[in-house]
Formats: sequence, structure tokens, C-alpha cells
Amino acid sequence: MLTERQLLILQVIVDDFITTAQPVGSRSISKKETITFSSATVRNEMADLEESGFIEKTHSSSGRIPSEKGYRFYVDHLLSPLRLSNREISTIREAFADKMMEFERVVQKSAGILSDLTNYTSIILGPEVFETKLKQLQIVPLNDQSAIAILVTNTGHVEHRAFNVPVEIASTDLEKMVNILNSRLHGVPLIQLHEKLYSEIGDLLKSHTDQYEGAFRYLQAALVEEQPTKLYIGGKTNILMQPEFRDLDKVRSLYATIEKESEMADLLRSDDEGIHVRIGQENPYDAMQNCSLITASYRLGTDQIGTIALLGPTRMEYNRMFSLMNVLSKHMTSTFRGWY
Amino acid sequence: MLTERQLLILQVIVDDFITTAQPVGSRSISKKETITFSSATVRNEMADLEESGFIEKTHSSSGRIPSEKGYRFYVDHLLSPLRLSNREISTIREAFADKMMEFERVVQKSAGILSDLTNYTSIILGPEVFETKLKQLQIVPLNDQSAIAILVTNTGHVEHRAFNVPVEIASTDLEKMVNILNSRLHGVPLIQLHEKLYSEIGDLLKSHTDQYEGAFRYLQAALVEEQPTKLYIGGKTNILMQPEFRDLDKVRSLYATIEKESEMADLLRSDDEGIHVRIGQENPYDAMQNCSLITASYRLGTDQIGTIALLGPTRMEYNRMFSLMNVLSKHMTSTFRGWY
DNA sequence: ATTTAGCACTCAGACAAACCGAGTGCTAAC
DNA sequence: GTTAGCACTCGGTTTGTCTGAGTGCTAAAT
Repeated sequence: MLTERQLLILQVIVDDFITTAQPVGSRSISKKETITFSSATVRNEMADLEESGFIEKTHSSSGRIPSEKGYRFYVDHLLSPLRLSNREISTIREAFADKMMEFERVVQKSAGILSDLTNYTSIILGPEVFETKLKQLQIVPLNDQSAIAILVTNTGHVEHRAFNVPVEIASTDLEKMVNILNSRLHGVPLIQLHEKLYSEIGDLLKSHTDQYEGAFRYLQAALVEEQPTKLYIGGKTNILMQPEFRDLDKVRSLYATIEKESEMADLLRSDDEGIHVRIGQENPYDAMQNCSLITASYRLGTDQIGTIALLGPTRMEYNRMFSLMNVLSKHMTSTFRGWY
Repeated sequence: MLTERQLLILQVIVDDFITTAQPVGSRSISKKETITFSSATVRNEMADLEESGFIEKTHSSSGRIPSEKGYRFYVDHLLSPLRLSNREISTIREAFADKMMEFERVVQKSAGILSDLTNYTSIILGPEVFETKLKQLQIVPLNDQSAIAILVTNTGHVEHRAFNVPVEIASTDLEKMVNILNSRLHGVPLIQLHEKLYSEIGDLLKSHTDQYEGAFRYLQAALVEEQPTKLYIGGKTNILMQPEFRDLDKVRSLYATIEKESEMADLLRSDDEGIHVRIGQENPYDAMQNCSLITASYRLGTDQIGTIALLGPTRMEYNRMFSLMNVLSKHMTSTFRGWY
């Protein structure tokens, strides 16, 4: 439905606007060396492109900018794969060179790289905890009133929580209790911990010694910590560099939106595998109307999938971002492979 | 050297400017009910105040704004103690109501409260680790290639680090090693851990079994983690709400400054006990020329002192901030008391 | 039947002049 | 010593003009 020439023009407009952030006029298009026809012809074609909704004017005599439909078409059909620059490649390679062993560290670093390399804001969603299982539970008494419960999962995640110990409980009792718990809870998925504690173990412990009950209640409070999937945000202030966010009010409302952790998590989570883009209105939140969100998934182990995302203005360097996120998610996945 | 009347006028100017952010004119001053004399008199006095450097004009026919010297004088001599509002008091009280047992949690929450209540940016420096001692070291093997070293301090701080385990080391050996380490390192201040590991323990372990050496090296890498004093920043985006930061360039350079963790840490650390203010030029960094930094200390245990700070424009609500930080630092200190 | 040159038209942005009003300093009267 | 009055200053806003980059349309050229 679009002619060869219109495709070409659309491509030029989007490419140009992405780099300059200025409306693109017919004259500047006709001067490109890929364009062999005059500005008048371009104008005619642009009128058609506008009629079909791929581009629009900012005012009656302005050049054209891509509409959201235009961006969508560009992303779906006109994207030219881009080789990453040496700088980009080496930055990533170096970052992953030293053997990182902790999930958090890898994710933090990845978020940092991504935002530094792109000048956009990176958001990384930790993998779902579905399959995370308890590896070991430990209790370290601090003094006679308090102790720390430490919980290690099979993915190497460490969670800890201080709690009060009622004075009447001897530390040897506590130790016994931990031993029992460990034998019973080893391998239990974290999300079932709560329920397991209530049902089986509660009874079990009670039958062992009545005396444990008090301690158990305390311990329970320490263990049953809701553990929301973590969101890592990098380069939040990069938003300020984008000319489309000259308006402080927009910045503020965007910040307000991305700071709602649980909602952002839902937003990212809903995506399935591969790289996806949500352009402007395709995003559910008002504050993100002028934004695009590129998401890509990475895997930790076999089942767990997390998401890395990049938030920027709709006028984003889509092709570079695609390559970058592709490479990064692969690096992350391969770093995680063989850990779990 | 300043007359009673000049003090009064200065006070009015600062108070007014702090709330409105607009230069204050003689007419609006003379209309205040505390002012019994005419605007012409005010003008005369203001000319004197300007000559002595306490106030200044933004242009030849503008009202006056406080100079830094003016702010300094105001803070030192004119500050009227302010009762906190019920809302503020209850917010703080509620936050500290549920018994928090972990240092991080308390600090995070405090930073949140502070920035929410003030609309400025809060910066909290964790206490120095001078006296933090190793309570217990534990190792949790994840699989046959890796394990997690967990380090618990007497303050309840938990540090963990995954590391590779050479295949040739049996987990029982590892266990033995940990036992030895625990008996030797218990109570050792964290900052000496490095040195201790090198000197005594290295030899000790080696003499025990040569085989340990490899594992020891790996473990060492895991344990000797530089542990920079942590900086917690809250309400970073509040800066955007201040009219003096309409200029994005200023915001950017300020962000760049406060994001340099180690330098900010030094800046906060240098302060001794009590509440202090650094106004404008008194701050070492260019980007903070228009800012004031209020710092207050809190104590964790007896020796450890940390700092809570509030960063805002020089036009800050000093009296409210003073009260707020005072209350908060007391809450923090008393929460920590009896923990360690 | 396309393509292009030419031309009238539009509009944002830059610039200047005019105006307004909130403020000042100064002087003279109280 | 205080105050009323007045001339003056200057930032901010409004208004008007101009310019240049852009458009759409028409008619000529290919």
C-alpha cells in the first residue's frame, strides 16, 4: 500500500528526526544522496504519507515528524540492523569480563551499562521467584534479645532479617529448631514457605516442645517476608537530557510513574520473550505518552525470566537499542547459565 | 552592630523570601503587622542592611533577597524554634512505631520520611565501620562449583558474596576451614579483617593442611570486599520542585555532584556532632553554590556516628528543618540504642 | 502521466518598541 | 528621626514586524 518511494521517504524522515529532533522538510530530504527526485515530488509524497497517517506536521507550514503509526511501521518494517560500535562492544565485554557471581551485581551493572551507553533510562526486572527454593536457613544470635535469620536460596540469593528473641528461649533450643526447620524446608520454593510454615511445621514444632512456640512465632515473622520482585533503575536522570523533556512537569509525572515499583513491574512482566517495543499511546500510563519502552527478556536458569527495559522518548534510536539490548540480554543469560 | 529594627526587617525579609521565593519590597514589609513604620523608613534601613552585606538586590529596582551572609546571620541569631505540625510528628512516630531491627531498614525509612516531609533531598551516611566486628562467618555451598560466604557483624549487618570453589575441595574441608576461621576471627573489627587474613590466618591454615590453600585464596577474595560506607539518598527528584532549579543545567550538575558517592560521604563525614548548616559558598562544590546542606549526626551504639543531611536551595525553611532533623536523629539514635 | 519549477501563502521564532508596575533613592516637609 | 512624594530604574509582558523555512497548488516540462 505504500510505494517504494514512500517507504524511502518515511525512512529518511524517521532517521532524520531521530537524530535531530527537528521536523524534516521536503528540501532537506531531497538533498539526501539517496533521494533522486525533487523537493516538490517529496512534498507530494509527504502529503500522501500524511493522509495515511504515517507522518504529521507540528503546524501548518512545518516540516514533518513521524506519527506513532509511523514509528510503529518503521520499527516493524524499516529497521536496518546496526553493527554496534567498538566502544559499545568493549564496554559490555569488559563489564562482563570479571566473573560476577551474584545476581544482584550482574543486574545492577547491566542497568548501569545500558543507561550509560544509551543516555536513556534503564529498568531491569529481577526474575520471578517461582522456582527459587530454600537452600539453607541459618540463625545467628546477636545478643540475648535479638538474632538474625538468614535465608539462602538455590540461586544464591541471600535474604536476611533481624528479629527479637524472647529471653526465655535458650540458644541451644533455637539451634535445634533451626535444624528441624532446615531438614523440613530444604528445597521448598520460597512462595510456599509461608504456607509450609503454617501447616506442617507449626504442628511439628509444637509437638516437639511446647516451649518452642514463642520462638516459632517470632521466627515466622522473620521468615515470612513478602519479597516483591525487585526493580532496578539506572540513569534516571538521563531523562533530563532529552529535549522532549524540557518541560519539568512532564519529567515530574514521568518520575512519579516509574517510581511506582509494583506497577512498573507488572508493565514489564506482561511481556513474553524476545524484544518488544511499546510506542507512545501503546503504553498504559499517561505520563508515558511521549515515550517508548523497549523490553527484552533474559533467562536465569531454565524457568525464570526477567526483563530488561529501556525508557526513552518515542524518538528513540531504535536500531541501536535493539542491538544493544539483544547483546546485553544474551550476556546476562549466558552469565547466569550454569549457576543455578 | 545591627539595630533592633534592622534585625526585625532582616528577619521579615528572610522569612518572606523563604516562603515566596520572590524579592521582598519595602511596601510589603511595611504592611506586615509587626512593622509599625513606613515603607520609606524600611527603605532606609534596607539600604543600610544592603551596605553591610546582609541583603542584596537582584537588579537596580528590585526588592531585596537575603545574601549568604544574611542567611548565615539568620541561622545563627534569628532562628525561631518551630513546633512541628501534628502531621509531621505523627508521620515520624508511625514510621518508628513498628519495631525495626535492621540498620538498613531504619536508615532507608528515615531518608524517605525526611525527603517526603521536606520536599528536599535527603542524604544519609551510614555509620563508620570502625567498631563493627565480625560476629560470625558462614559458608553455604550452592553446588559443587560455588558457595556463598556470609558475614555477620555485631551490629547485625549482613554481608554476602558468592565465590567459586575449586572442585578439588571437599565441602567437609571447607567446613573445617570455616570453623577455624570463626574461632580466630570472631570479634575482629572488619577493617582489620584483611590484614588478619593475610598475616596470622594464612599461615595457620596452611600449616593445617596444604590443601586448604587453594580454597583459602578463593575465600579471601570473597571476604576481603572493600565495604565503602553507604550513602542513602532520598527524594532525589524533589530538587526539580524547587523554583531555583528551573534551569536544567543546574539540576544536571547538581545530580552529577551528589552522585559521586565517595566525595559526598567525605563531605558529610567531616562534620562533628550536633546540627550544622553549610550555606551556599560554604559548600565545596560549584554545583552546590545555590544550595544549603543541613547535617545532623546520629549514633549507633557508643562510638559509631552517622550523618543525616538535607540538601535544598539556600532559601530553605531552616527552622522547620532544624526541628525535623533534630527529632529524627533522636529517633534514630534511640532506635539503635541497646541493639549493638 | 509524472515530474518539476515557480509562486503565493503560513507560521514559529527572533527582535524591537512600548508599556506597566513594583520597586528604589533622594529630598523636603513634618 | 520619620514620612510623604516624586523621579527614576528595570524586568516582564504585550504588541507589531520581519524573516526564513516550510507548505500546497498550478502550470509548464518531460
